[in-house]
Amino acid sequence: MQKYRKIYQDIVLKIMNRQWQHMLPSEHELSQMYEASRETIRKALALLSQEGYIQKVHGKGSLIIEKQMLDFPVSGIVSFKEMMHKQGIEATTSVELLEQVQADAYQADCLDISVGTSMWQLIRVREINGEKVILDLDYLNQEIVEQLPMAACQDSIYEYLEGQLGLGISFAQKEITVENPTAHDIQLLDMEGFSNVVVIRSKVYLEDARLFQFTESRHRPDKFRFVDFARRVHG
Amino acid sequence: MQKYRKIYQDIVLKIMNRQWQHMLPSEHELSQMYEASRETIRKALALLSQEGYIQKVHGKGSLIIEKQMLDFPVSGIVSFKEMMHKQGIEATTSVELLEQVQADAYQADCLDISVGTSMWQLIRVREINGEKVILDLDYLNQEIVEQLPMAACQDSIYEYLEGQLGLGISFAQKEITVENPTAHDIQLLDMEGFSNVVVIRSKVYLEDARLFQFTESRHRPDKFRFVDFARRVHG
DNA sequence: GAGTGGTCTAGACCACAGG
DNA sequence: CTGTGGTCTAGACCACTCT
Repeated sequence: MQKYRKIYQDIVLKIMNRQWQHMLPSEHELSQMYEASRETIRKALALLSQEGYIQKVHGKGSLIIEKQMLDFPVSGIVSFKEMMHKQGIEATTSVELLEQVQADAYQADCLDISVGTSMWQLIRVREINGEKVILDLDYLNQEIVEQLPMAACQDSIYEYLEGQLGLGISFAQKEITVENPTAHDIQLLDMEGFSNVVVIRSKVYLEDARLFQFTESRHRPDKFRFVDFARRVHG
Repeated sequence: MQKYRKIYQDIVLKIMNRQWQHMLPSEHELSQMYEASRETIRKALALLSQEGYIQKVHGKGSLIIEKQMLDFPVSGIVSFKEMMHKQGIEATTSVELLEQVQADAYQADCLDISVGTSMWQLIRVREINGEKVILDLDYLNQEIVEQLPMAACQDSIYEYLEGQLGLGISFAQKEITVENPTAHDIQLLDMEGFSNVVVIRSKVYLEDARLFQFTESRHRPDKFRFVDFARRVHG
């Protein structure tokens, strides 16, 4: 682990534990505390700022931002299992379909591959508190993910990809819209008369910038909440 | 303007103009081209990576990411006027209400102020292609924003705050949910039989970390689309 | 003026990719 | 092996805040 990451994690802990209440020590003090150069401290602080832990003020110091507790963050790239675990929510996943198919025109477009290329198609239903509220449709490039065991789909695909296959998941482009439910949604989800679904479509990339997954996640609207932290870009 | 920001902007231009197609020159070459140290180049590249323009690959170089065109990005902190201008969309804003009130319990909670403190209350309707599709409810802390002219509300509040008052807008915490329309929504928007609204609630902060604005932006679902770029956080 | 963060530099060493 | 990015350093100068 790099030095500035260790420092970052240690500072996060100290903020969480309220060891520092309103403000961090100065960069000069931190660089002495952690026996690191000021630039290294500043790398750690840049991370903290990016993640919304602190706000730096020129001439004053680094103010600690009170983070609101997050109920259902879709921000960032987090697997369903990781999210449920963080929130301490009881949830189960049932795999409706797992098969190897040749990409049709739409699927090929989603994964940036040629029509007819082999890919995995996966359909899963997420159940929270006994209600089926999320439908996940996944396509995975089989040139990158050769094997996809049923066990990984029921547990956590990302854990399998990162842990077993050693793939590094890096970034995603995602889009959120509100749409009418399809017959598929009505068949597989407990719609309870709701007349819309929230659809999150994501393209997920590896560290070498290869696109390996396309996901369409369809949520019953009452069970959807997205929380974000954003910084203003000037100029 | 700082050196690394100039370099960042110049590289963005070169990517947009397709002067560099798949990969950036190496950091060493860039540092010679721009007559800057490697660390300064790396600051510019860090910005590019953060904004989703490039993906750095150890030992190889910086790959250019094809950015999908954005239809309606709510990501980041962008004023309605800025967003419409970027997309080249015809839109008008009508101010339904602009008044100075004492905060009630709910409003005080939204703005982290005491009940009874003076604040601005603002209601605006956004019309796109002749349809009223967005309802914006704003509360602004009057201790920070003393005057709020009608002209600024019809044009762009952020332009007024940053340009006229010299306030620096820095970051926001936002939340997106899907809810049932209120009587207010039905009265002021062209709901066309849609049975849900998308609600974006934001707390917006200044560079000194003071909360100055709470916004509730209510969208007709067919006119809503959120596009995001996210990086995976490991550990 | 003293203390703070913001920027920039030149150089060093390491880890990874590819021929 | 060479070239690439990733990390870390020590020092310099500037701009801002507060007293």
